[in-house]
Amino acid sequence: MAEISPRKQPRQARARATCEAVKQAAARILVTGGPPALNTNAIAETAGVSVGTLYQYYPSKQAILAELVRDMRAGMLADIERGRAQAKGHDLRTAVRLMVGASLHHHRRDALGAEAMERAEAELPMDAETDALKRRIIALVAELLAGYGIADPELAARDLSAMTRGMAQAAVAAGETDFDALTERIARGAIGYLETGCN
Amino acid sequence: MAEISPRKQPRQARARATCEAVKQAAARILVTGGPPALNTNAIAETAGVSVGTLYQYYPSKQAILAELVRDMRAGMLADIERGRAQAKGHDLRTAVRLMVGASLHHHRRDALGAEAMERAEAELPMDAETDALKRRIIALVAELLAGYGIADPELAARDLSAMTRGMAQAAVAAGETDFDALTERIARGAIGYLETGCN
Amino acid sequence: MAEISPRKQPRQARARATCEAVKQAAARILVTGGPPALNTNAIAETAGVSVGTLYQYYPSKQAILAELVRDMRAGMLADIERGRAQAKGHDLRTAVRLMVGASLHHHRRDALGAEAMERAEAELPMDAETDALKRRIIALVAELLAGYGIADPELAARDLSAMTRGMAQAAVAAGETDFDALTERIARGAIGYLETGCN
Amino acid sequence: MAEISPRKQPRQARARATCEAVKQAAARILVTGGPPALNTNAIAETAGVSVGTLYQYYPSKQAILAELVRDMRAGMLADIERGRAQAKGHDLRTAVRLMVGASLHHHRRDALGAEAMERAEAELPMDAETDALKRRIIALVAELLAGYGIADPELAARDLSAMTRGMAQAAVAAGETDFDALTERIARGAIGYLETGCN
DNA sequence: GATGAATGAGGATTCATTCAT
DNA sequence: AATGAATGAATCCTCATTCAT
Repeated sequence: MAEISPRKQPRQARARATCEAVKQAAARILVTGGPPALNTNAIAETAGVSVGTLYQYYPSKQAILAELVRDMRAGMLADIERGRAQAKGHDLRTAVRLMVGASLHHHRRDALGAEAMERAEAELPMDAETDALKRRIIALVAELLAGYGIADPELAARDLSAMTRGMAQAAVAAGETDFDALTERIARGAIGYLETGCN
Repeated sequence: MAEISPRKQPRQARARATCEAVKQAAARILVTGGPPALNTNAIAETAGVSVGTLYQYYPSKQAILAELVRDMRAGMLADIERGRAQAKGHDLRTAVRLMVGASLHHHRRDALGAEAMERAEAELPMDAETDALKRRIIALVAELLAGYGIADPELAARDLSAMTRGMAQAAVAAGETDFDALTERIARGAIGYLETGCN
Repeated sequence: MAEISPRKQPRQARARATCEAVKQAAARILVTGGPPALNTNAIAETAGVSVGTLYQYYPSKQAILAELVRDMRAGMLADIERGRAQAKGHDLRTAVRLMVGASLHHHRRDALGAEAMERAEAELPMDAETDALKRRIIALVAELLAGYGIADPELAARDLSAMTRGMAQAAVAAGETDFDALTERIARGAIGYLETGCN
Repeated sequence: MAEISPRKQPRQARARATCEAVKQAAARILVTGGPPALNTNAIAETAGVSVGTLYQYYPSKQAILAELVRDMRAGMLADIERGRAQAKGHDLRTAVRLMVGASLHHHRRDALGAEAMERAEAELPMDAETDALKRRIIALVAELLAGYGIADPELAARDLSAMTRGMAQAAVAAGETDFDALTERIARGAIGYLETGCN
């Protein structure tokens, strides 16, 4: 069983920089070469440090990946929270559009990175903290939906998240870059899902 | 560069049986242990043949996986074709329901296997034949949608496929087994996507 | 936790030869370079095989060492059994001399190897089978001693074994090669231990 | 070739304390985890200093171990010297008992530590000073034996030391804690060895 | 003097693939 | 055709040691 939590907290500034460099390097490799290209030597070299240094901060290769994914989920939670704050007071359709837009926030910054990360997540053994983040994200969406009288808001939140993820993934794979258009299409599906449900 | 097409066509019955056993074995390992557990020794052992024999029929590990994915896509194409035949003459909403149901046909048979396969596909280098199958599937759906006057039917077909895949994946991961209910929810999203688009 | 039991049984003659070569190589390295020199690459090279081959038969480095030690203990048990058969019917002093001689049998064949092996044993996690062999050896000696009316024969057997081992080790370390003389000296200690105990 | 003698003489009290802490830490790790657990990071951490500091006082890991062993041998020499002073004037049997008791003095303080140390010694390259201590110990015993007219007192001294060490080791391994009883048993063997030798 | 970040050679192990039988 | 023994490059990870701060 590979240890997954970080090994030691970087105390000095140099150490923190190293940590960051390692994560950046891993992320870059993941995007360019996919999971099979992600090996510790490559990470270390890309990060400009030695393997030994890498292992000072992460107890295993998986731990690096786990932290990367955790960061991604934490960012996503923040995006979703901002989205919900914006959505407050608007009608359902607008709220949905804003939430979908928020969900794609990290795609706007780095579409390939976002996709690589989400795919990597599937290969990882469950990490408690990441799992909590994911549940919190779904819960936030569910709360919002409940406020509009949606039935079974938990299930709806999961379905809409999955819908968003699936469509975003395909769009990125197809090379789309117009995220406003994509947001609009996803929102149509989402709204249809929610309103047809009320009939 | 690993060779990906099968090494030789099995002519005799025994050979065909071996081929099948190898694929079945690979599929089973993929489901139970995920990609990291899929190695040639394990496949050979599970299939009840020797590694040498395995390499008589497949030039590389990737070739086995590639054929597995090709089979899955071919099956899906057949499902979609049947779905379209059924859908002929029905209104859009019914047609969509039937097509979504058809898309989930392989999930009904073996949900975990279907998911494992789709995930494995992402890790594989593009295979021309598989790619053609995927395009054919999208084209079939697009044709159907065009018949209902949907704008940009290609894009819509891709979006709906992605939506279906995303929601199915999440549902399977969550342990859902009621595929009728799932079909209904996906169809709601799909119909919303298509009809809202007409406004 | 490293697996310690051998991985697979060699079926073909070639395989058995490989197995043997690996053990021989490990033994030789242990004698010449001690535990720190014993690494899998060195073993494979010395054995004239590749590392991969080595791992076909032994699941870990420890497993090789464990089997080496097991072999040594099994040989020792055989020596002791032969010694006891010889000792039957003789008086205590003669019996002790014969048993000490039997205990040093493997030293006569390969003194350095015997010592290296015994030292290696201490670094190994307990192996059930080896442990059973050791217990059987002590039990045999205890039985013999019991036949001469020795009090607490179990404890005496352990003490005499330890005495023998200690003195043999020091003698080998000092470069002694006259095992008859050594046998005689150990026997004096052993007899003294046993007879003084009767006073 | 690793340097083995200490790097610099600690002049100040704090320095001496650090040195001591390092040695204590190494000893503790050796007892609890054995040689494989003994690494410089662990030593430093256990000692409550940084690796850098450790290397201020010892030029290598081996040097720490070497000093530990040297200390142990020096302590043993002192024990033996005290034993000989006590033994003066007594008859052989009593003298032997006293000497065996003296040899086990460090076992009484810390049986596991004593054993760990003696085992570690075997893995170390010869250290001149330690070797001199060992020779001095043997010489002291030999002198004593010579005073009782024992033939080849050097050899006898070595044999008795080895016998003592062997039996003590086995007893500690078996979990014995009654060192008076152990002393008595070893003395029986030793006396038997010496007196039978006179016949 | 002390710290702890960084180094990188070294070692255990895996696994896709080949080939003699 | 089938077998399974053999190969060795590739990979993860450790740890003694150095050195900038």
